[in-house]
Amino acid sequence: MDLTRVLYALSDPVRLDIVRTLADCGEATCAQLDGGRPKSSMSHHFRVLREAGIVFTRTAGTSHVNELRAADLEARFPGLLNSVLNAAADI
Amino acid sequence: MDLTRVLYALSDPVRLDIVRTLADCGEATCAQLDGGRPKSSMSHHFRVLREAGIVFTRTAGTSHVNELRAADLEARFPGLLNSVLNAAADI
DNA sequence: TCGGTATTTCGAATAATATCGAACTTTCGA
DNA sequence: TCGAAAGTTCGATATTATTCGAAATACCGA
Repeated sequence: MDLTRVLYALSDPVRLDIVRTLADCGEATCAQLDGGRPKSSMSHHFRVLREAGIVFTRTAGTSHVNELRAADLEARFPGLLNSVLNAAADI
Repeated sequence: MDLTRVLYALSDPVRLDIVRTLADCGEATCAQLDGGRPKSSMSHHFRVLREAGIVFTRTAGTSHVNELRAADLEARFPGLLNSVLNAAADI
């Protein structure tokens, strides 16, 4: 996990929204998280989040269920995710 | 101050290094912060940091002295800067 | 006021990113 | 086994960033 990569992944409104929703819901499929956006666009954003180590995706049938790697993030970058989530709540 | 903009500004290694150095030094001129990089490149990075609201630049003679807007950041995004600085220290 | 120092702005080349349609893969139900 | 559903990958395009040299600006000291 690289800090600049994590920060970059979080610096996009679509991805930040995904992260915020996951923090609320616990987990969600890709389809539940697209805001009407094309699947290929969402797939790109999920990949960026996965490669940054921010989300974990597990396959469940034909769906892919995403969850936030909150504990891993907290261990690696203490306080970072929470400060981003709290900040995001204001906006 | 916009969260995605702040995160984006911090997601670059050169800029993160500037921020970390400023957090240590308190303040520094542009020349003190270039790591041998061209001035025009540094000027670009300072502008990104300024426009994100992360640093404040004041003119002192021919030098421009930069300081971290730590208090403003803390007020707007509590905990964010510290978590980034602590994380950066590990890397 | 002339020259030097510090930094910004401009311009152009290169590289990354975002976006989205179309085609592909996998999985499951009928 | 056929087809629909859910995502991914591919490919193209458009936008945006990074980089850096060169020229411009601002300030001060001699």
